[in-house]
Amino acid sequence: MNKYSKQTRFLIAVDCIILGFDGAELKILLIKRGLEPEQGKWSLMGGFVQPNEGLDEAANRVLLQLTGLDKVYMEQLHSFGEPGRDPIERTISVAYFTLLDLTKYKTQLSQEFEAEWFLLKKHPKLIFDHEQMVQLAKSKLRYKASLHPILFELLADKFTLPQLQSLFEEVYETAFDKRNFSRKIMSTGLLLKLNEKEKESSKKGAYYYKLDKKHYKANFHNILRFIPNPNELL
Amino acid sequence: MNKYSKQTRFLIAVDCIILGFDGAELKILLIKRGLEPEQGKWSLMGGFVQPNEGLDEAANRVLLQLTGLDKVYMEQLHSFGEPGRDPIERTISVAYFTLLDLTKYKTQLSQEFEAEWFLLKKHPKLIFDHEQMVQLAKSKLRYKASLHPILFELLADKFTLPQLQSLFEEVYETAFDKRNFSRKIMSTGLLLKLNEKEKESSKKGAYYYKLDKKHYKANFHNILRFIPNPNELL
DNA sequence: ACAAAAGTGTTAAGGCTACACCCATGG
DNA sequence: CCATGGGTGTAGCCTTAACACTTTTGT
Repeated sequence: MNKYSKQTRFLIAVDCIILGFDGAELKILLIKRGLEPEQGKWSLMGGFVQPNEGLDEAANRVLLQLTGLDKVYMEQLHSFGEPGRDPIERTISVAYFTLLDLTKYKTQLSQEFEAEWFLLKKHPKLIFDHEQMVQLAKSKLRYKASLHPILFELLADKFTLPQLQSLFEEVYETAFDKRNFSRKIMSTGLLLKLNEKEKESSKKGAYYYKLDKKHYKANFHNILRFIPNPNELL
Repeated sequence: MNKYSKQTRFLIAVDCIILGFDGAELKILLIKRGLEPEQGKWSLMGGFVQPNEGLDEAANRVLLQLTGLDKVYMEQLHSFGEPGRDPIERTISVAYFTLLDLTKYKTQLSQEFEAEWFLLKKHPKLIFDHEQMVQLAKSKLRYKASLHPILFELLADKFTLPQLQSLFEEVYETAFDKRNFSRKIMSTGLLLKLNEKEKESSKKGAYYYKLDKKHYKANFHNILRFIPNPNELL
């Protein structure tokens, strides 16, 4: 059969907003762009979609190239297609966002791309419309984290309640009451208490917890209320 | 400057999931596909993105062509790019979904496309991955409507509480208690009571309400709780 | 023994659900 | 006058937010 012959074809890229938590701060992974235009400027990691790969597949490939990581949390965010967004040639970009535990993977970064982790709150200017993508990812993260247990994707397999709370506080740039916080978290039934304490950051030590994976997967899409007054914080 | 010369270009389409409410039932607008492959089969309305238009723009153009309507509620849903999704040539499709008041626009449909409104619950088989798009739109609609006043986009400027409740019941395929429903709706402060009754569907007549537009726009993104037990219904 | 962080309980207020009766009107 | 759908109130329960003291242990 014929192709749709009269139509114009476009480049399709995927761009990844890669966020990581190191136990204290939320960070974003950026690369120094290797091609013109804007060579040497900071940019999201991205790449062109290849003839035989799907969009999710392309995003996973790009992530793997950069971080050596596979099977981390990733979801499609939004597609950007303003005609002028890439000045060289019109490119439609499908943005993905990725959450990972930064403590584990810090050192595995590919040298090839001159990648660097920046504080999400204070990162360099980005090329094209990447800043808009990052803003959208931030607001989506806050929105989703207020309703679903998505932030666990940023933590190690075992973690303490204080660590979890710091993460929430970092994401929402605010402080929560630890009594209410722990009650709310525990009431979800998502956490299993381990018989082991983290003793680095305090004398008393804080119990480790891990996710109840089955419960987590089964209830991930349920609407919970992790955040006291979400509308003030989103 | 040079183009990104070694990369493959692809067709980009937009496909619109157009939902309407006629006061009683939720419907979806489908067209008989005009081109091969699958000519004559039912399909979402779509079209190829043109060289100088953005994605949103393309979606609006497609919607305008089909319905004569402009400025109705529309948002980007998701992009679909599996290599085999269109058997003729690889096409990435950006799906949009649209909500409109069906009572107003029923008759303005373009003849050119042989469009028809179907019950959302019971529509014909669709080509390609359009069924998947419709399913995603349905679940997104339920999700979003449980948290945001999005369903008002499906109603006329003035409407009665019973009409609004029917709409919610249609969307969630369940029944709600009218006392709790009206209390919840009214407590949002989104509605203004008019001094006028709808007398078609009852002897007593039901008061018309309209949206408080300012309040609506300002609070649209706030998280509300329209639905009693959303997790059972999503 | 003290400093530093972890862990835990209570109360009061507001929100939620379940539930049943009266109202207005057209026929 | 009665059938039909519209409109409203309350009581009990649960959830939430606000709030402060005790525990552990390394130094």
